[in-house]
Amino acid sequence: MKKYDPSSIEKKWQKYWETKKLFITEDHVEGKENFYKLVEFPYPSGNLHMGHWYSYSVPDMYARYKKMCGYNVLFPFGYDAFGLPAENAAIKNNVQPAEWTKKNIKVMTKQMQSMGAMFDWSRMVSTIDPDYYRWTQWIFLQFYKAGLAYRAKTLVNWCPKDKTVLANEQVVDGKCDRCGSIVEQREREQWMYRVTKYAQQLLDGLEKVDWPKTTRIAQQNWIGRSEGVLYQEKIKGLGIKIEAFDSVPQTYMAQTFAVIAPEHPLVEKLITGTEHEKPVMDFIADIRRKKVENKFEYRNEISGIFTGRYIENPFGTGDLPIWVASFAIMEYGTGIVNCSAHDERDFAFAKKYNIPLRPVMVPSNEEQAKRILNLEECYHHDLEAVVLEPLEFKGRKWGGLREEIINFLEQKGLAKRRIQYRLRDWILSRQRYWGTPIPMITCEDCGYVPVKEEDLPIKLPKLENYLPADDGSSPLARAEKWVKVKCPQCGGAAKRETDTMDTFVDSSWYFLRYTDPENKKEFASKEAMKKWLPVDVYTGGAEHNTMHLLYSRFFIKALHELGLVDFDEPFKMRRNHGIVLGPDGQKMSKSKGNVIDPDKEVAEYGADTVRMFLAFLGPYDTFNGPWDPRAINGVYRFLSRVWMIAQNKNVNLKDQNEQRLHQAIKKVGEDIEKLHFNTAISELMKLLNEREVVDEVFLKLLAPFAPHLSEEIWHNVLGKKTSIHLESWPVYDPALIKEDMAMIAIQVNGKTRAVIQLPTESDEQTVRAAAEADEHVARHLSGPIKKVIFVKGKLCNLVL
RNA sequence: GCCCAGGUGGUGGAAUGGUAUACACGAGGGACUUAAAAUCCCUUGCCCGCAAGGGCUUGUGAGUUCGAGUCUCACCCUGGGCACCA
Repeated sequence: MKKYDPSSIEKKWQKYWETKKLFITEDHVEGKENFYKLVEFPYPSGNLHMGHWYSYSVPDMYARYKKMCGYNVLFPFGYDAFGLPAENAAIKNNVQPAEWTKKNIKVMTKQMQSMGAMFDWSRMVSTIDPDYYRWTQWIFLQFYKAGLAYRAKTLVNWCPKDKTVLANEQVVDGKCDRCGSIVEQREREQWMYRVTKYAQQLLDGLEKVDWPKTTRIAQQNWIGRSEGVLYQEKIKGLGIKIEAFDSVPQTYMAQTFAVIAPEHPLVEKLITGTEHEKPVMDFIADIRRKKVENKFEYRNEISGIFTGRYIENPFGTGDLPIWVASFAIMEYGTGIVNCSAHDERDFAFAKKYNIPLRPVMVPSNEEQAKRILNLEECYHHDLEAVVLEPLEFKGRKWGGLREEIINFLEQKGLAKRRIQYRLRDWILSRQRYWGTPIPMITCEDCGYVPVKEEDLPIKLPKLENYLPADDGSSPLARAEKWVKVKCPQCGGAAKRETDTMDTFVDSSWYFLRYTDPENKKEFASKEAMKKWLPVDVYTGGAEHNTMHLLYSRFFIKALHELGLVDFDEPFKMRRNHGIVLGPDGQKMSKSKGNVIDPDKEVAEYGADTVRMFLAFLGPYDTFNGPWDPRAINGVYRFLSRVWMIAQNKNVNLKDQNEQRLHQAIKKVGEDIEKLHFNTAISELMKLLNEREVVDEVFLKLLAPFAPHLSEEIWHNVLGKKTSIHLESWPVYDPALIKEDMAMIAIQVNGKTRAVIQLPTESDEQTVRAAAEADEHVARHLSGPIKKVIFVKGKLCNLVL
């Protein structure tokens, strides 16, 4: 008898599926509902690692299952191919980034196809294809026209190694999330996307999607909604009106000073021509220097300097001196804050500089109240604390007062209600070569002018030297011919924008393109989008919680508002997958030498075993553990047994246990729906052990997991002429599943003392009688039975 | 500091409030073999016991319940997110 030899089987069927165009997806199939299963497209690094296998081969099981369930399934693949690594690798190997990337795409596509997933390769999308990035540019223009793309000068995160700007989301612990360099702050003019316009919608939308709680909460935190007030104030002697945000207005009467951010443009107006000018400017320069060098630590830095100016008596308790303070943040609220004795930072600051404080809230504990009134402690969080001022609220408890106080302040004209978000706009300019060119032109006379839509795509020019420039200018500035253009507006001399886009822009809409990848007139036709979108299930890594997933949602909100898509959330259901670590429990990396090469594993065990083993490791959405090189044998043994039993032609036997089979159909299907592939596979293992039968139904249940092996047996043992992957998922008979006999646990005082087999429908009397007759039970019945808990078909608990 | 998620055998893990440890790996023993691999069979949470049997066990401690891995509270630990955001 032939041994199970996946290498001879798998290639054959992959070819068969390809020639039969089995997985080419039509937009519409009569009588079938469409289903869009999306996986995150990879960066074409040139080599397929185990993470790719985990990301793609396991969701493939889900896609195949859905297809068998009668859906017309779209399961596309593509490449997120712009980005830094291509430049670095190209420099190293002395080739053009385009060449390097295209070669990688070829190699990786071959490797991907060896996986045997049901990707529709005819719909492949690549972000570096001018037919793709033409639409990335087109969308930019629409956003520009709608005021959603704008230019602004800000302090930006600057990576000194990659020599480019980073988005806030790309800075982790003050370091570049790609290369780990300490990020500096630089002032630059950049193109921005107005994400903040959708802050509330991005928050609201989270309520109606089926996403992991962790992701939803991460986004909520990132958006950071805060309710409060804006105080309406005046600067004494200058007549300048200002506003200050406060999310805890209940303690407004305690406010005795104000702080302003060092970067605030108003500072200059406050101090110019006064004795404070020099010391304040010195202070600000010092802070800035620390920030640029990234030596500024908010935690340890409590410093400030008086500006000599005051906010004019806002609450009838006197003027508030204005200090420039290290902890004041320019980017949040108005950059000016009223400070009080009931905030930890404010309190520490006032103590350091001997600024007077006036507590207006005390707890019921007298000792503590004393400490607060003596300014020995800052008191804040106890909802039971009692308010002393304003007098209208004297004696009231602090908790629950917020709304009343806000209304009170509004009536007095002191403040306006305000909702503040922490979310910042998205800086999309990058000073790098290998990215989508930003389709803008600068004209000396007209300023920034958008490229005409008919001139798209603005193709990335070939550059001999595409290295980043030391001065931070974009490499594209060197493409002089390319840069020089006529102004689309006045026809005068003008220059192209030489920055390229953050690659997250490319990946914010790729799932739209899959629905209509060849379209030359639109990024995707409305009809195609209507058929497929929004995405039904999206799986990917948790690292995208606040980046890719938020950016994509922003794109859809904006496109929706512009009437370009008719849905406002891109992904109905999202599941993050876990991580497969190296055998040593560490993240796989070449330097640690703990990398498991999937190609090697496939050569040894076959693709079916590798994908099934990955799925068997644990629940797909929570697994986070090591690859156990020994354990893969278990799955291989299982598939070998399937093969052996099939070869024995033990396939047409009348199955003596129809019931067991139907239970398995139910269990396997339900588990796949939950992405609990591990328990689905264990059910198949049990089923095989119990029945030792490989028949049609068993093969269909196995098909999503081991598509090659099941196809082989389907044809060459069962003699079928068409693919098993065109078959329908078996349907179980609910009536058949019910067990006639049940193992009933007999407990005495809640401890199981015996298990008795009885008809499932047995009533309490019957079970109790059987229980009391059992010697193991009787031994523990030392007294009269006071109470009996009876659960039909399950349990009988005798309570003494 | 705040907010999530999690903590079950030697390992990955399984359990609608109802027989904890399914399935798999590993380990031990046996069969086959000149031998090994492969395969097959048996054992395998811990403790006492020759056995029958009994006791203990889901991070720790309490609670609710006839009954808790599952619910509640407090604490410890691990992983993740946010963080002078006023």
